[in-house]
Amino acid sequence: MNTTPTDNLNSAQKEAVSHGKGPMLVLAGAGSGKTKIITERIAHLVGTENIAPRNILAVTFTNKAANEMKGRINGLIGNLTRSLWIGTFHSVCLRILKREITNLEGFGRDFTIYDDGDQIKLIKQCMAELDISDRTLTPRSIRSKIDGAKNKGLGPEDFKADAYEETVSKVYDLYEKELRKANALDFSDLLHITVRLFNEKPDVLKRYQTLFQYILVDEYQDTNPVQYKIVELLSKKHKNLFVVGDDNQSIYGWRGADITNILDFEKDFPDTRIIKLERNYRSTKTILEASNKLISNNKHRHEKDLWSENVQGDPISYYLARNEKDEAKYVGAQIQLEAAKEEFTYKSIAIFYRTNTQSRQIEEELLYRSIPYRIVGGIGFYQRAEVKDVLAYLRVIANSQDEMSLRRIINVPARGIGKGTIERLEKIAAKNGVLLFDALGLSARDNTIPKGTAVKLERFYKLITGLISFSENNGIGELIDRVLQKTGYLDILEKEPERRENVGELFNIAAEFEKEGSKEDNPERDESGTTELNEFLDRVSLASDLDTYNDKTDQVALMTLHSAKGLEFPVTFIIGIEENLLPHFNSIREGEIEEERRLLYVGLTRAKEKIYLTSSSRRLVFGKEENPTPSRFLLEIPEEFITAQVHQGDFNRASGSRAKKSNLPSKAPVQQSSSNGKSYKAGQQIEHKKFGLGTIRNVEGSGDSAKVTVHFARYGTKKIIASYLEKK
DNA sequence: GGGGCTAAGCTTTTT
DNA sequence: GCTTAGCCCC
Repeated sequence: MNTTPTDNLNSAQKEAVSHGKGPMLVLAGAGSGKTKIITERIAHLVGTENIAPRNILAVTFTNKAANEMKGRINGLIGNLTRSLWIGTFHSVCLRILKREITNLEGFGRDFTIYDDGDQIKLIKQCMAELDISDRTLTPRSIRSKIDGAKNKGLGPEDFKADAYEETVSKVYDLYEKELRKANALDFSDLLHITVRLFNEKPDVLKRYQTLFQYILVDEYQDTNPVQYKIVELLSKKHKNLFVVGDDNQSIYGWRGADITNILDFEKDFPDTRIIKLERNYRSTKTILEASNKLISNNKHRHEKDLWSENVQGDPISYYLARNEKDEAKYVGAQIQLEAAKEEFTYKSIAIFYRTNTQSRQIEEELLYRSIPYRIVGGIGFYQRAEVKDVLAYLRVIANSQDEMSLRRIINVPARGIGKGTIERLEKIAAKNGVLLFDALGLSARDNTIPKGTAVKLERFYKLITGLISFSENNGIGELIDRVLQKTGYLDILEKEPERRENVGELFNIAAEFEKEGSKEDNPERDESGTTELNEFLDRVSLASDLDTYNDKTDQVALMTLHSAKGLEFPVTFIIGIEENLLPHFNSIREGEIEEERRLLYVGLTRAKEKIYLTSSSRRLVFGKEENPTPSRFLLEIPEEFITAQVHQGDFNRASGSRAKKSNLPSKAPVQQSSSNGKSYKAGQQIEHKKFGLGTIRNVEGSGDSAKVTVHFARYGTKKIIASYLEKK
């Protein structure tokens, strides 16, 4: 424990790790040892400065990062790690709220956490109740308004500028009331209510200010205003705030992240020391130089240039595919080539894309070639209907106020309680001033309910209350078993093996959780007085598919560029480098090109040795054929770092997806034959003095006088005489 | 009340 | 092209 682990650090890293008191901003470029800095610093604080682990708070961006960090720190300081506060903003706030939320009026301790889906459903319900059927106001758009407001600490009363805002305000207001009634918090509430707690209860704030002597924040560039507020409040007493980030990797602006948090850090926190980590240990020189050039097109950033002493490495490969199928084929073929090499295995390879839908074609191809793969993120395990159903039962058992979950399961499996009956139940609840769940118990004595239906309701009510008492004396695994049997859900699963497997997996997760909980005495549960079931549901609510990703099994990893942040792979593919996809259509429209550029930057800098980029000349968007052009970002990567290969062949013929080698920046394809060595074919990359790089769509005639239809990345489609074109 | 069909909307990214 | 929500018929 007393080992000084600074031997393997460079001087800038050492300076950061052993920084004393006061605020510090570490601008850590990609691959510069960011995680290492934080883990070593925590070990340093505990081991050398003798700070008690419980007085250290470390905030990460994902649960996975938190777990990884715990693992690494554990290797340095052993089981002292257990009492550190490490987690995402959401999980740390949850932990605080579990202990303290009862200090706020109207909040109960065993609250349920509503995820995105629950949120949308509740908003819809509120809109229906308020009779809002405006086409321009979708539940989604209202959700983003509400989330945005909570991220900035605004309430319903802050929307009154115009009629539109008035409507948002009404929905927001009712939505909040419904949440309180259900004893539920949404994702944003976890942060928002924590700030409210700190503002309204100074003594509570003071306790945590005193507790957290040292605060460390990873991925600081992606913090939003509430998160900033939390950090600001908590660090006010000791002022030992240590943040690490890279403004070039800020990619969560759409979720309210404010890049000025990192750009203005030294203004916000006086006497800040700044350290730049610019030496990259991950990538080849080629990859770094290409990435540097790309990102230098952004205006809003700290000046920072990564350098490396690694080898120059291979050029980046670019392939222009004929269509998505061809793109996938190319990726599959290259993976087989790479994986055949001695130095690489499947797990050293990753495929990144901008949108989740892009994984489909790739999946098909990998299946066809029997290449093992794993999709990280996307429609996750916890999103599956059967998993949500079982969890909804558990949630109702843990918190019978949770109306959203009750509505979900009241007729699953079908037990004759339909829409009409639920409406009558609502009336009973309103009339008696009780919750929907309690109305179930009153239904037998209510004359608005037909006798037969009342029996069904009574039976369901008894079922749940029976399960509630069962849960008091039994573990979660047993409870899940019991739920499946007593509710008849097992019969649904009988016929669907895939669903059965998923529920089985949930059972395993519960068993694992119980084992973990019993292994160590659990101080947290005692302090907050929560139950094991509640704790399990909390954990599950914050869990994401990304967390379970590990690189132990030999599989190719598929994920979005967003999910790729923080990871590294020897070989990476980034597909769909096209206008309207990367940069994405919506971002172009909203003028958020810089964030899109950072997204590609994140993707490029994940690679250690080899990068493959692809774009396609055809793509199905919403089931319609589009002819995308290569991304403008491609032109920002200097030609010297790229070897391009363009699919050659008839665009209209389905077969024969042969590809010929060519050099995008320099040489003409060898195979071409023409009087002057200049013949053109659809699909080819060319360059025009004024319009820049483009792709040939169509050729009429031959030789220099041919009329060529070209699609340019920046100027759209033009018809041009061949002699004005340069073959690339 | 339940099940099956059609139409509309959808996809940016996630704690 | 795929999924969900709402409608209609049994």
